[in-house]
Amino acid sequence: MPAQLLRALADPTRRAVFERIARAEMTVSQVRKAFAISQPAISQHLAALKRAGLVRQRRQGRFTYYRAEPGGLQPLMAWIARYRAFWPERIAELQLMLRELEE
Amino acid sequence: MPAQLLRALADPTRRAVFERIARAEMTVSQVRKAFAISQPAISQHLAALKRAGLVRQRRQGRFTYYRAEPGGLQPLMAWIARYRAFWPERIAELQLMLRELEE
DNA sequence: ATAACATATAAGTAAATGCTTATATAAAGG
DNA sequence: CCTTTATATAAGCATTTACTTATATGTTAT
Repeated sequence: MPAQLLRALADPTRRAVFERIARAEMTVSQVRKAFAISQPAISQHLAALKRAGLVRQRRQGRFTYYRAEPGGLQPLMAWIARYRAFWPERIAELQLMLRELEE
Repeated sequence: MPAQLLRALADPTRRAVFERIARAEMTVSQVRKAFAISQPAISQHLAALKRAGLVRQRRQGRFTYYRAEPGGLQPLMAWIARYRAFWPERIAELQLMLRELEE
């Protein structure tokens, strides 16, 4: 039941914030530079992502470093997986992806 | 970029509607019985699911049968998969799930 | 034909949401 | 100290959203 998770990911800006800090740990100000919205807006998005378990935060002096916690996507992955039985033709594809990753 | 998809899934009621018709094809009225909301509300949820590619509809006389299209989840699956590189400890788990399915 | 039924669409509304500006909190530097 | 910098929180606002009731559309049955 990934309720809060899906709501967190539903907003495009918030999703973009997540994608950004997934590439590299960043401070709030650094995230802000990538977007055309105010610092509070960024902080609010980060708070929402944190509540959803998608983000971790680390305080260092007056800076707060945020990094993505992709493991927070796991409940969503599991939810989707419940439907994999209905689309067997996709499974080969998925397995292929996994195999590629292993190399 | 599963924008419409994630917005469609973000609402708990709509997600429950999807889950319901994933179990079996149903008419609008049959879906309605499972929820404490009006028929128009159900129709609106179904329309949203359809726009997201999560649902198919088949007209038969005055009935409209809806069934889930779990393949519509694929873009979301693919989006999540982009982050699998960051959580290698989950992969074994996922592979296990897939193997179980094969049996 | 007309009534009953199944669904969709329209219009209105209350609540949620994503932003803003203003302010609080806290750390660092002069 | 006092100012600057980094972030969070508060309050307000406009838009979106998930519902409602009312109505339109289309189909079956009498």
